[in-house]
Amino acid sequence: MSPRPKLEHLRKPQIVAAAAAVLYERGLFETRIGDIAERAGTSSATILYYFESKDRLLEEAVDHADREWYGRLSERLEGCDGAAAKLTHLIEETSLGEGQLGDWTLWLEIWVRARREPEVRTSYPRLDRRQRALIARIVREGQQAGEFSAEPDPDDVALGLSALMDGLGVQVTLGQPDVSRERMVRRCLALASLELGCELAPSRALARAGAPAAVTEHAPTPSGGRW
Amino acid sequence: MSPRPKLEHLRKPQIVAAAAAVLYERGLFETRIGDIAERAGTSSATILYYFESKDRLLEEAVDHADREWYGRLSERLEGCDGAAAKLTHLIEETSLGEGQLGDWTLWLEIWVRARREPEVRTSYPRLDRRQRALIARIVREGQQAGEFSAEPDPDDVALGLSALMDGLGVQVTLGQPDVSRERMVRRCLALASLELGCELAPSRALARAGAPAAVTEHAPTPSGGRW
Amino acid sequence: MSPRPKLEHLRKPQIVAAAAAVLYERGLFETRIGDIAERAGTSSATILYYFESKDRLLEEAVDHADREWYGRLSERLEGCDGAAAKLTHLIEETSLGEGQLGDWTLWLEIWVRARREPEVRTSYPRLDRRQRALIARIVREGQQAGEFSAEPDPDDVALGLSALMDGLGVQVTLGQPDVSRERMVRRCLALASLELGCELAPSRALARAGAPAAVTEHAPTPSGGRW
Amino acid sequence: MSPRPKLEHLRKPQIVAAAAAVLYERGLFETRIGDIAERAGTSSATILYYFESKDRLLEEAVDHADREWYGRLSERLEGCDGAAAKLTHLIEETSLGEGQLGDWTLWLEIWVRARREPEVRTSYPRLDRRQRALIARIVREGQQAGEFSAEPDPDDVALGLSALMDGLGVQVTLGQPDVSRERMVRRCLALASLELGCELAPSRALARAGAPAAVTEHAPTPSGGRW
DNA sequence: TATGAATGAGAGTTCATTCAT
DNA sequence: GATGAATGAACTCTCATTCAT
Repeated sequence: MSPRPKLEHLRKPQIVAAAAAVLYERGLFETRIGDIAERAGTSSATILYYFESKDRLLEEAVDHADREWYGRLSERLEGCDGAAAKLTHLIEETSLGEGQLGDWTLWLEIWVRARREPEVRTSYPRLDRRQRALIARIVREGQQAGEFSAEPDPDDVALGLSALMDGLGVQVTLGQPDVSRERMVRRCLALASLELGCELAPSRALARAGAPAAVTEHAPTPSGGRW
Repeated sequence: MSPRPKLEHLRKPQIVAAAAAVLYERGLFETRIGDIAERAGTSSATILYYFESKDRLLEEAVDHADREWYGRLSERLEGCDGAAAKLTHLIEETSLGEGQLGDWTLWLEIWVRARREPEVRTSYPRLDRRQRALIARIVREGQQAGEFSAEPDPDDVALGLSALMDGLGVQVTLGQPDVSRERMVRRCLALASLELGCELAPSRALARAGAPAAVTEHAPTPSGGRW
Repeated sequence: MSPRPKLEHLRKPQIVAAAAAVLYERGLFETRIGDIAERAGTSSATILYYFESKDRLLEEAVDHADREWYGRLSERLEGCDGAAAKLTHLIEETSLGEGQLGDWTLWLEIWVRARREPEVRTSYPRLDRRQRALIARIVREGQQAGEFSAEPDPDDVALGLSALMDGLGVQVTLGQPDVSRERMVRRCLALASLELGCELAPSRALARAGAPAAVTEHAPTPSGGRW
Repeated sequence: MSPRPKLEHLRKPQIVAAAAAVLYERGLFETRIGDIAERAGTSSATILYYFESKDRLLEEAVDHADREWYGRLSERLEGCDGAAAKLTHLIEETSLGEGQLGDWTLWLEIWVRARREPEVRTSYPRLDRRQRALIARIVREGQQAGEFSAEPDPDDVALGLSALMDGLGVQVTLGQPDVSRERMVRRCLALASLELGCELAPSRALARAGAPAAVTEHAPTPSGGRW
């Protein structure tokens, strides 16, 4: 028996949560150990006592954030009836979800980290595939139930839809004015419908925000305009 | 007039190019003024003689990189016959292109910057829309020529395809093992074909890289596995 | 004959004047060659072409400022009848004078410079004594004319009055709230009257600004309050 | 509580004292954090661990120096009998005092700082008034005891004497050859005597340093010599 | 004569990390 | 187990000055 109780299982998660929160707010670039310490109500030295380095902590923080994201998504998908309903819901939650669902901020940070740091790069695919696996499972389920066309490969559909959501999610997160969350939902539902041969309709009324702004080229490029 | 000729129009682009190169290699996070100076064959002080701050320089470097990206793409699209050929080519160049085409590294950096810094956020949409405008123009051309279905809104198609390429491009850039460049091309062509009601085939033979690796979930989530 | 006309006699004074102005505005500590160059409408390199170093320039600037100060004072003293009138006027101009008369800002800078830099220290006394010599001359004149008591040594009177004005001038310049310019005049006239045995009255109506604020100790000192 | 004892109450004063010493030696203009660190036997980083910035440290250093000055003066005044003795002593100590008493170096720095930096300007009056309050108290005491003429306002006397000492102190500190410390004492005693209607004599023999150097004008001013 | 270009030296400040307790 | 103290290393940015023209 140790003279003092092990607090590691209590302290570590607190710190990780604090780190994830700071990461979200300030970004990888601007996150200091001191900021995390302050948020966790402790000191830099304590942080480094539990985690051997800043990098190790951030790694865990990113993993934590991802689990939370995925967990929250799974949670909200419960109680849907049928694959079509599930897929519709997944798209809507991912696009419109409150909090950090529907927010690609942390994914941007993760990607940047993964691009540069070999260790993160190794662990990244694990994170990313969760969503694709989830979609693929739903597609398979729908195909077996006859809701979806049996033709397309579920992993291909998952990859496409996941990538589409990433691409649109980035635009939404960056506040691109002509990419609203509602437009994102519509685009995702439309493409999924086409691929799965099944009409996926929004489960809730979406604000129609008028016709999307025409996309025009603002600044001509040096080599531009040739065709 | 001047006792020494103005070199600003010569030196500035040199430095910007050096900055863009270092930015690409080391990332926003790890780019030091000194690195840029070394690459440009000069000193930090000289860099700051031409640019008022590191941030201002990076801003220009990012703009420069974007222009180059877009310029190179436009260049390679010349000489295509018909909208279908153009769109196919655009997808292939964007996905397979050498150098920094087909590489989302810099876009990741730009997105992260845009997410955090109001000034970049303001100028970002201008960058991003170039690609969408380009695609929309091709779609419109194809619809008028009867190559493509007249039904879908060109801007919607452009948004979807652009986002899909972004999402897939990130995976490719991060080296996700089951997302090859060829798979990216096939997914993009497939979705574009569906939307435009027209079979877009790869213009060159694509390595078939075997069956894609099965996507499986590695780490169970706390709340996972429920459905 | 030189192919170009010598502009030194034109440019140098311009630069010195610019330097003195910047010195006054920003202070010795915060004056950069670049600031002076900007004010003079030229470049740092040009400044250093005319003056071998920053220090040499500041030396001249300080001298320039002093000449101007003294010159302006002398100018305003013209046309006074009698030593008493002259002395009264001198006190009033020094205390109430507009522009940099009545402003000890530059003197503070000069003193600090003189304290630290041997070269300035050597040239400083020359500056300072001008005022004392002026006062002493007036006193002597008054004593010879019988206006003033013959007893006190004119140089002593000059030293005292000059020091008193310096001490009070500093307080006024620093904005000490209970040391108004009017109070400064009254104190100086009172002491001069006492020493010279002659009633010196303000030549113009002075705002009486109520009774001076009682001087009280704000923060007790550790060792304070003992007697 | 703490695993390591708080040293702030020990280290901070050490650093402040080091800063004050360096400030005195090198001046505001030439004081580097590194100099202070070296004097305190530590590193720049440590200095900034205890003080948030160089400016904040200098602020405290200046305050420290002032307290010390005033404290030392108060200390030396103890044990004087009667207001006249006290005032005489105060003048003598201020003028002749060893160490930084009788040295206006730091006051010059403080004044310059106060002139430029709003924060110092706010806190300055508190410093300055200590001396005036001290003098005023002595004068009041002397008037009540009948030692001094009841007529003049004690605050006026204090202001005048304090300013006179400042003005003369500056000259002494700058090494003006015809302003000796003894001459300073005599001038102050003489003016105080006149105002208070009471003969204040030096308490110790003062070197009579010969006749003061004749004050003559060295450099004619542009507009000079007119009267 | 006059100045743009360029820079070396160094400033203050930040921060992850180490260590004694 | 936990943390205050302390710091080395590195960073961005400043600025007087030199030099080629």
